[in-house]
Amino acid sequence: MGRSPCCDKVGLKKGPWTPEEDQKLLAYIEQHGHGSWRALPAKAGLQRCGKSCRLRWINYLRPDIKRGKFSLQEEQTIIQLHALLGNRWSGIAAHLPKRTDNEIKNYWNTHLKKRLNKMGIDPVTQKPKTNALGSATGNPKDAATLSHMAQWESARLEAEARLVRESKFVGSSSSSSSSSSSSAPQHTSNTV
DNA sequence: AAACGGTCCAACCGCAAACAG
DNA sequence: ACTGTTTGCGGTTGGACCGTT
Repeated sequence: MGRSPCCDKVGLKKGPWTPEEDQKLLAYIEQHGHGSWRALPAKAGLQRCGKSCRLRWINYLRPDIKRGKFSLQEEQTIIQLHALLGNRWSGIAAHLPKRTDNEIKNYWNTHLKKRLNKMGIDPVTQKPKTNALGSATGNPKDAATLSHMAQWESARLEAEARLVRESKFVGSSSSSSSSSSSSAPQHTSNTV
């Protein structure tokens, strides 16, 4: 199998992109589309590997990207979908069309994970950590946590139902194989 | 004003799935 | 059916920036 040489090739640039490089990449894609990412750098006159170009385009240059702070709505969506999909960032990003998976991943790791931790919720399972459940402490914070949990749980179920509906739709429109129709095209099954 | 520590984000790395011959 | 190549994804890291001491 061998991995593609990609960035191992000598002479290829790494690190932050310059405005000139951005310009070249943008201009090329606007004119020709990205086509084969592997062939793109040479055609566009860039000393980068295709992988790097693809990443730069997807995460930064694409015109339909919304940058800046996440809204409350977006935040909630991410939390709900993360409960459903786990670390399937691309899947989550598919429900936030103007956000990239990288951005969502960063936001989760830097903001949401910590926040859930603070609230006594395990960010991985999104279930209350043991001592949060055993709120024998009588701490009002725990009550708040539980109430949040209830909210999330219902939101989670709702999102799950929606996903199932959507994937059925996708499955039926793209044909036959009913066994696989309940899963997303690339990421199989909702492993929760 | 400088040093230090923490936070955030862009970009890289390596793996696995998908695709093509 | 098999093998090699390309693409896409998730995890991780480096460094710039910002707040605190």
